Amino acid sequence: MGRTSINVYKFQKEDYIMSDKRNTWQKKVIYSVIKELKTHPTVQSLIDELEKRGYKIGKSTVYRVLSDAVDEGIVMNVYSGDKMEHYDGNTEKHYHIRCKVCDRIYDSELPYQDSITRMGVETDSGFVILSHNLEFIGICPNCKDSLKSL
Amino acid sequence: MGRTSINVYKFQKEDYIMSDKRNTWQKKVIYSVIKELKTHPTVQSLIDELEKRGYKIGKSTVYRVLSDAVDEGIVMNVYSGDKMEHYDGNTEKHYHIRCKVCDRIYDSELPYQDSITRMGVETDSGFVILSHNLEFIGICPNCKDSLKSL
DNA sequence: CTAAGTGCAAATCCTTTGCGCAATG
DNA sequence: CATTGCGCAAAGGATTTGCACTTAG
Repeated sequence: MGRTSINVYKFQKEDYIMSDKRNTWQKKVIYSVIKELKTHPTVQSLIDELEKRGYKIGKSTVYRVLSDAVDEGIVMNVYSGDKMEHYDGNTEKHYHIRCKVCDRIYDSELPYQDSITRMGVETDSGFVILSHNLEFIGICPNCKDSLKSL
Repeated sequence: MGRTSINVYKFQKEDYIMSDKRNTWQKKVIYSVIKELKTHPTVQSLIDELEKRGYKIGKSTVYRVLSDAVDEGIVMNVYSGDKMEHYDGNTEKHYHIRCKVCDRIYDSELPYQDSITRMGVETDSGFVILSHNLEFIGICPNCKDSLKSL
């Protein structure tokens, strides 16, 4: 098994939504790391991060654990400019900023605005609007700097 | 070649951004149909639509034509809940509503709000914010009706 | 004519699945 | 010790690419 020396995510009562789920070290480590990272990783970049930390977890396990975690509301999917699935351990409603240049996703400082959902009233169409996603597009500090030096 | 009897997209000056691009009937038909559709189709559903109209165009051609059209700003990519690439022939800034139930994408009636981009000022981080994407999540009239009858 | 574009089939990349083995509760 | 979960390798599905053929200009 992987290193045992890091502080691993402690399972919460809420995590036991399905009665017959088992509490494996792989799941603990994945939960722990995804909750800690602010980088909205893909499965592959999460695996790289896990290996960097000394954990070897099979790719299909990572896919399965994350997919279940999404179903249970423990993590969120994020869609990005690339075609890969990204994951966000922060399930609070919040916004992202995508860097046009490097396609990395960052968290926005702007708090969630319920008022925006209300802007979406569709008078004619009979649509029910429940929520919204807002993504800012910009250039991140890193890329801004590298552009300057061209 | 395909049927010639429909009103086919007329190439605009702006479409000839790259000097050495050729004006094939396949490109004309694809442009024409994607500009007409409000359904934000995937490549496959566009091909189905084309065949319904009597046009047989190879899948890789459709992929290539759309991908070039995105690069040239003639059509836009749209990301949806499914993992497939959707295309939007309307390149004006506008918002979408995604139906939670069927994952179809509709156009929102809400006009583009420049003010929202301005909400995204990142004081600390040194980010430059250029624009935003806003997507409403809701239930479309179709799905609302089918849910009622359960 | 001659390069760009097309269409097929093969290749690629991300993701999902089947299945024998391991480990939880 | 019964069953869930893991990891591997194979399958799947969307998109991309190589290449011989077609066609626009």
